[in-house]
Amino acid sequence: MIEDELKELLRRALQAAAPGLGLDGELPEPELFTPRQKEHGDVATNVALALAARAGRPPVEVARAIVEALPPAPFVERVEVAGPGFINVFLAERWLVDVVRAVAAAGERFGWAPPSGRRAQVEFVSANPTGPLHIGHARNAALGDALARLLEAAGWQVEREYYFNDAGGQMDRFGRSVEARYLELVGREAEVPEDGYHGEYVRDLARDILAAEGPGLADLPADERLVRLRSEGVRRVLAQIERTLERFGVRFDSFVSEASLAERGEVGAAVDRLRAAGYAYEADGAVWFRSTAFGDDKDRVLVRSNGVHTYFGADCAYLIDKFSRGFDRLVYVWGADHHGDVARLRGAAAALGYDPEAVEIVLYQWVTFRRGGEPVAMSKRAGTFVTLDQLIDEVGADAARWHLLTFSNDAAMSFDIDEVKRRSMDNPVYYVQYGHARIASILRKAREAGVELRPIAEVDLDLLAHPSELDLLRAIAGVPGLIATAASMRAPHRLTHAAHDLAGRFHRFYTECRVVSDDEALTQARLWLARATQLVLAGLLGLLGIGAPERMERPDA
RNA sequence: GCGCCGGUAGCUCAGCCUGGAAAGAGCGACGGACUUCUAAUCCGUGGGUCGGAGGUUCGAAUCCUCCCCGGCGCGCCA
Repeated sequence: MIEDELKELLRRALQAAAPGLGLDGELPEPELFTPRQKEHGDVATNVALALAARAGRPPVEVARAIVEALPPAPFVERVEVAGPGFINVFLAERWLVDVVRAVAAAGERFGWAPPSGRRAQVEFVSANPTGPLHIGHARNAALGDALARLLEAAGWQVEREYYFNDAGGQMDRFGRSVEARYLELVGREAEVPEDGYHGEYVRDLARDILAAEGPGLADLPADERLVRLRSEGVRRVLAQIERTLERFGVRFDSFVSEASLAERGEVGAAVDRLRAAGYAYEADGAVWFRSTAFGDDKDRVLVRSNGVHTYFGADCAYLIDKFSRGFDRLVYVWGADHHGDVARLRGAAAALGYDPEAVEIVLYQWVTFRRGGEPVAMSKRAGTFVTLDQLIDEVGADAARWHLLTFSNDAAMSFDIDEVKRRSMDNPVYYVQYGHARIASILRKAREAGVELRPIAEVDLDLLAHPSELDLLRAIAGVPGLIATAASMRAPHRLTHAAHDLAGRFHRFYTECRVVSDDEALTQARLWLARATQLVLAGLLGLLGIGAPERMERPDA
């Protein structure tokens, strides 16, 4: 809001200075930015540089003229013309200090935008329920969840959804695998199909089903038996997935089954609707979607020549289902290997009469998991894979999420399990969590010493003037902008970096400034600064789905 | 061949959307700081043709074009 006022002042100064500079016509909107170096002020503008050519004067002269015309304001300490013609504004420290009050009022939600009333759905993970989640799902889970949290902070009302395919060839193989293990357990001859699921977990599922349902399922007619065992298996796998996600800090609002869409006839309805819109046609016995009309490189099959719809066909029905629930924005979180499907999905939205802009696909590049530098080989069907549960057991949910949320979605990344675990001492996540715990400890110690945090209205925050204090304040003041930017860019990793930076500034402040001292007034101001930092750190970690501990034990080694 | 993503310090990566002042962080290396609120900390030093070449611009890691290298995708698979 200070920025808006400053912009208005600059606008007025520009207008006042324009005649003297020989400028007529439309004046540009002054763009503000935060200089990299704090010697360059708190806010700067390059408007003089942009106008120099038009004015036919050196940029520095233009800048001086604008500065001279700038009306005074209480929050402006001083204004400088610097470098090639930048106008650097130094804000009064009193203003900077106000952020402590703002944080005190907002708590961990400092920097959040007010509710916009707009609804977004984030659909993520959506792994087929043929087995436990494994490390291949980790980035999707971490990213989707952080994105959902971030959108909430940006004012969206968010629903998290998990879509699962419980029909199709893959599921048949899964069903037959469960069936085979079940039959084995009741003493019948059976074998897991070669292309089925051979992992030990399938045997566990069968054992569980046997314990709950008894041996009677073996005597059902073959078709019925398969369907029954498959659905019993799916139910258990999904429950297990939900438990794993819970441990990972992820909670879904809804689970949607592909089969249920088909059973309600929604897939057929979607195809009919596309046909009516003129975007579906028959060829070679199949029904095709004219995705080439929407930038795809070839048309796509909706219904195969054997009469069975494709996944894409179901996706169209699902799209209608999603839109019919009134979401303003549909966010899909996909691995980059699906980038080729983006055009057809958004095309389908357009063909169905929806705004394709409302369909947003967030892609992330692949993760190579390693142990001691060597890639971890995985095969789900052979049952050789590292589960997400194992990953959480080994490195912890916080460290795993932090690592997964450190990199830009667009960057392929490596996750060395041994390294993230072994290096836990200097893992950045602990650096940040320690910052939070350290503050908690200070507040605890202060209380033990009889120093209570006084109401902020009674505290003289203007006493905060040490460079490391101001650095901390500046970082806190940037958080609302950070959250807005990270959300609009769908880039949670910006929060990770900012949290690390903030923790660093706190550690520096801690080293240079004694919080609890004989100076009561200063102690109160610093306690509040520490408290505000703690709240903001907890808020940022919260958006990343990472815990903010009150205490951390010093490691021995 | 076409498409998407990457290429920035020894290593791992931010910064690029919306161009701006000496290009940042962590790790690693080297040298310092604990009688004081947790040293899981802090300070300092060294380290970069921002893949290459053109272009736009007063100004390019950032925008445009081409090229090189790497990853991924291009089924009536899931």
